[in-house]
Amino acid sequence: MDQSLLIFVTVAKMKNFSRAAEALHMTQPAVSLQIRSLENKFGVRLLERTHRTVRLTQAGEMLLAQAQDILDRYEELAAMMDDLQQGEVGHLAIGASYTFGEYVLPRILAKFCKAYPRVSTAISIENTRQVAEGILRREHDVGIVEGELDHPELETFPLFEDELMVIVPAGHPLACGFEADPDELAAQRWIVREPGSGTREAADRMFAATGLCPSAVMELGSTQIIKESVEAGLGVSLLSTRAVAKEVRLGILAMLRLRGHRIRRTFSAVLHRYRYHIRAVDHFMAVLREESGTLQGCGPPW
Amino acid sequence: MDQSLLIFVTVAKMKNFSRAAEALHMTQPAVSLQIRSLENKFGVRLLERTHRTVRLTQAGEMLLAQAQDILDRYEELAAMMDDLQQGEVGHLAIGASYTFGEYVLPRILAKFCKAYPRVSTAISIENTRQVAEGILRREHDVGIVEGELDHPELETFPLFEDELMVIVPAGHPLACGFEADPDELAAQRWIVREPGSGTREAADRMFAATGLCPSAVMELGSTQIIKESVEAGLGVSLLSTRAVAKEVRLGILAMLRLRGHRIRRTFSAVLHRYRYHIRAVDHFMAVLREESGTLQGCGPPW
DNA sequence: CTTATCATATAAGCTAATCATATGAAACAG
DNA sequence: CTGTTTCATATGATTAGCTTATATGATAAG
Repeated sequence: MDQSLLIFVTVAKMKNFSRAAEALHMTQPAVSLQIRSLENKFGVRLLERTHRTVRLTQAGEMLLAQAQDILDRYEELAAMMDDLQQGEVGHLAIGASYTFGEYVLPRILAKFCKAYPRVSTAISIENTRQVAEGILRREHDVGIVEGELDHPELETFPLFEDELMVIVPAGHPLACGFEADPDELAAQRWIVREPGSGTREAADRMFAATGLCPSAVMELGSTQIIKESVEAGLGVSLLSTRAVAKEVRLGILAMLRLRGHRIRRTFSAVLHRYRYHIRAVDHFMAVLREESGTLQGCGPPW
Repeated sequence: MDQSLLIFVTVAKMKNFSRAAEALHMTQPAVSLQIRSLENKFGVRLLERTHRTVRLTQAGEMLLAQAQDILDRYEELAAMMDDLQQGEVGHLAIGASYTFGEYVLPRILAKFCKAYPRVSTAISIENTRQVAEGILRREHDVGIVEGELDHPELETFPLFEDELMVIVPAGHPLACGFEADPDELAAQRWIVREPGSGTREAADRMFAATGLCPSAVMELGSTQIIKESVEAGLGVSLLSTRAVAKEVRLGILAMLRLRGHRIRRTFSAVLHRYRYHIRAVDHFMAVLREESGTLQGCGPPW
């Protein structure tokens, strides 16, 4: 901050060097020197020191207006930086995987936005791989993905577990039970997500683990489309229980475990390991962790 | 000026500490220190120093915008002060006596305004006494009065001489000659200005000097009204030759010398002796003096 | 006319901020 | 592995800015 302007403005307001000095917690000669150095710098008289009062010259009047303005902007700047330092303000670019972004994030985000209304947010819903790339490219401040990422520049923070189950339409022959045998499932038409998706990866792992080799596979790029398609009887799928909670409650879809298997994965927050992040990121992470606790036990309704 | 902001902005633009230092004619460590002190002051990282390039953090972006703005305002301020220092800009409150203000000042002012278009002016037309008071009260920067003022806080600069002559209407018996005898004038109805006016003072001095004691005297508060009144045959008056030049050329009024007398007075510029005055005042005084030379010889047309 | 009082200016010495020089450390490129 | 680039750190020097002490100047009071 430019001290001399503040000193000048104070003197101009108080019309008295000594009292201005007092207000500024300095001595009167220091004020005199500062004023004079300003006058010398601009080559203009700023104050007319007549006996017992100080009067502004025309130059002084002009300087006062401008100096006030500049000092106000310093105030503003300091407030801005302080807010930012406290994480009360800023912009958070969040990259989230489909399942988390569409079915979990909204409620977490609502909490965060309520607590930090002056932090603006931008959500990108992408698959796991894209989120990781976005963070490495510094397009996102935080990411949330399924599973852990193994990259030296990325740091992952496991949040909570998610279970995936086989989804079938309400009237389906398998819909009556809680579990299904692999060979029962092999005969189904399968619907899966695109490669790069965490949900797809989970499906692939399940197929590999059980030796399942479904005859018919359809690939769709969004969880919502898959749900609608399963409802419409186009096939069965493996989805996060969180993604189909509503449909199950409504009796539109049913979910089954694969006998002898529990297909689980962990949602993790991801940060760039070396990049400086603003304080608001810490606050967001705190809200994430806090909400993870309440979501921990969320599983199938039985 | 706040050096650290300038340094930050330079680094932010160049994205390189060393080159910024070069541009600012300082060494690289000095730049590093300044940036760090800014970061400490705000408690926020401003620049991410990755190898071979410098990237702005969010705080840095915000600071950059605000700092740019503040620096621009400093520029503006410096330019303003410089203009003022050079007398190119400012405001000039001019107090002028009636005769000078109405009949001489306009052309001088035109010259001045052409030379210094960014200096604004305010003209107060008052009588000599009021001009002096206005300057003492610091309401005027410059005054122009008739005669010299004797006040310790006022400094007068004689400009040029002015002659006053007796004004009669065109058809008047005295209008045929160039001179008039005091006793011829004593019989006339006289019109004079109000007390406090330099023109009135000149008339009073003439009456005293010649022993003239006019029987009928009318007092009017403006030269223009007096001219119109003389034209209308209401009486005769004593006015500056400059105030009636047009009317004489048109043959509407005639002017006469009082035999054996030349009634002269000097127009003077007046400044407050102790008050600081802006540079534009000097320029105005220069124009005044310059124009005074060309006006010096202006007298009656014979 | 002298003295007291108030307000700013000046002088001298000290402190602390700021700078430059020299050097170190990290990250690449060849 | 070595040279180069670039920022960080350490240290001594410079200087700007502050304080204390005192002067000056203008008015008010005795």
